[in-house]
Amino acid sequence: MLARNQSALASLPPRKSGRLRPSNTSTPGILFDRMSEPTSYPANETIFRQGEPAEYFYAVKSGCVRTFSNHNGGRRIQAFYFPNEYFGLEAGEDHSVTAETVTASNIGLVKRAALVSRAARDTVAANLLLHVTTMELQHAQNLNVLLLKSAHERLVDFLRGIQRRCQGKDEIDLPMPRSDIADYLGLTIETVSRALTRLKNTSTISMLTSRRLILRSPIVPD
Amino acid sequence: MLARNQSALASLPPRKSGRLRPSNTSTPGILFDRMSEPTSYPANETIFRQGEPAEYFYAVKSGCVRTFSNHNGGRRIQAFYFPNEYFGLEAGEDHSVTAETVTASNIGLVKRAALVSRAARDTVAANLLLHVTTMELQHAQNLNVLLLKSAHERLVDFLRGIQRRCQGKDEIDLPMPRSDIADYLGLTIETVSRALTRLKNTSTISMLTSRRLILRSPIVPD
DNA sequence: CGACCATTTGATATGGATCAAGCGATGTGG
DNA sequence: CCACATCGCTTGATCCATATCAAATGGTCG
Repeated sequence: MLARNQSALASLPPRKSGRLRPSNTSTPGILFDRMSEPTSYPANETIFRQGEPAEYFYAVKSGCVRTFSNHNGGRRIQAFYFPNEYFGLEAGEDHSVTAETVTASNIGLVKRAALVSRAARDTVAANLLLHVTTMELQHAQNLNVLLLKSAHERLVDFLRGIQRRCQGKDEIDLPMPRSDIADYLGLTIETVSRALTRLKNTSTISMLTSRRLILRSPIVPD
Repeated sequence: MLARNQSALASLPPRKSGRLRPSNTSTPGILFDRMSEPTSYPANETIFRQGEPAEYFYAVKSGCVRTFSNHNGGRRIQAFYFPNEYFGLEAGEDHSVTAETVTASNIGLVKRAALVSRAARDTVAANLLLHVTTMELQHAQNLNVLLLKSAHERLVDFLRGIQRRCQGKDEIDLPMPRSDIADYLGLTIETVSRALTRLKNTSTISMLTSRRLILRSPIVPD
């Protein structure tokens, strides 16, 4: 790990250097909309670490974030977060995962304590908490389903998910390296690579570069 | 499936025939405590079906319940529920899984609509919703971790989980058949059986019967 | 240009699935 | 009460998808 000044940057409160983006709100944007401008992070920067107190709750404004935990000799990527998605909310006091940017990103923050105390009185804030937790639950359940499938199916599901959550266009951009995809799907980078070349050979996808793909819709299962 | 009168029984509202149990409450028992007496179900009885409107929210008072969805030619068991655990809460309007008793069970119910409408005003009810959703999230995340492990490790984790959630004693009772364990752990019954005999051969467990085990603590990983 | 990193490709090993059969317990009908 | 079917579980033999080990290729940056 090429730690620059990550630990300093991960400490709170983070520096403000981002440009204000006119946040195209999805459901519970309320709290973030009236927030201060988002913070900008370079690629591969630690946002918070597993075990640190969860003082903030985060919204991706641009870029891509991964959360992961270090297993026993292996990294398990729990989720990727794209613009208009939320992360860093914990049931307990501390972060159960580490969060890093994948690419350079703008990240909005709210103080967790403010949100939690508001939720004790305010049903709007309470609903936001419930909504975000429900989204996390659905994601975890989808991942459970995915992990029971073959490598080929996992890849297809993964690419479909990226496509849906990003532009929705046929041409997609994978912001993360193969190793991230492998750690997320519970595979090795070799298997990910082979599954991709197989999709390429069957004309299911085209590869402009290793990170830019065109999905020939509909992706044929197996 | 030896359907007796399951569809009739699954329809709402369910018959009352249980005895009142003095519910030894865990955290959010409030709503269930002031409820009517629990309903008793025989073993392998459908409580609700995937796709049905989610009119009730349930608490296991005694026995054991499984929830599952029918995949593509395979059944995926999402969770087992033991006494003092809650199930049947859905983010949407309909049940996303089917729930069945594993053994004869007593089940408490509350009307979902009452709970949800109360949550809109009442932060106590809102917190119950959040708490239960958070428990479900943690369960789903634990399952994600589990599914990345070897068959042997999955079995060990599973047995430990049963032990922790039931009596906490060394001798445990598996209420479910091997096929349920296999469907939950993403394995085949043969692999489950082999993993168990291996644990037996290494004296990690003793088998009184195929359903009653003694865990020699601590269970040695691999 | 050369070092480094990400990706691909090839050869082999292996854990778990699949196919098949046997075994013990439980229940049912003759 | 016994013969037999059924069901849940175990055990064995073989196959296959994916991991592992190894090496080549390509891209980026100093």
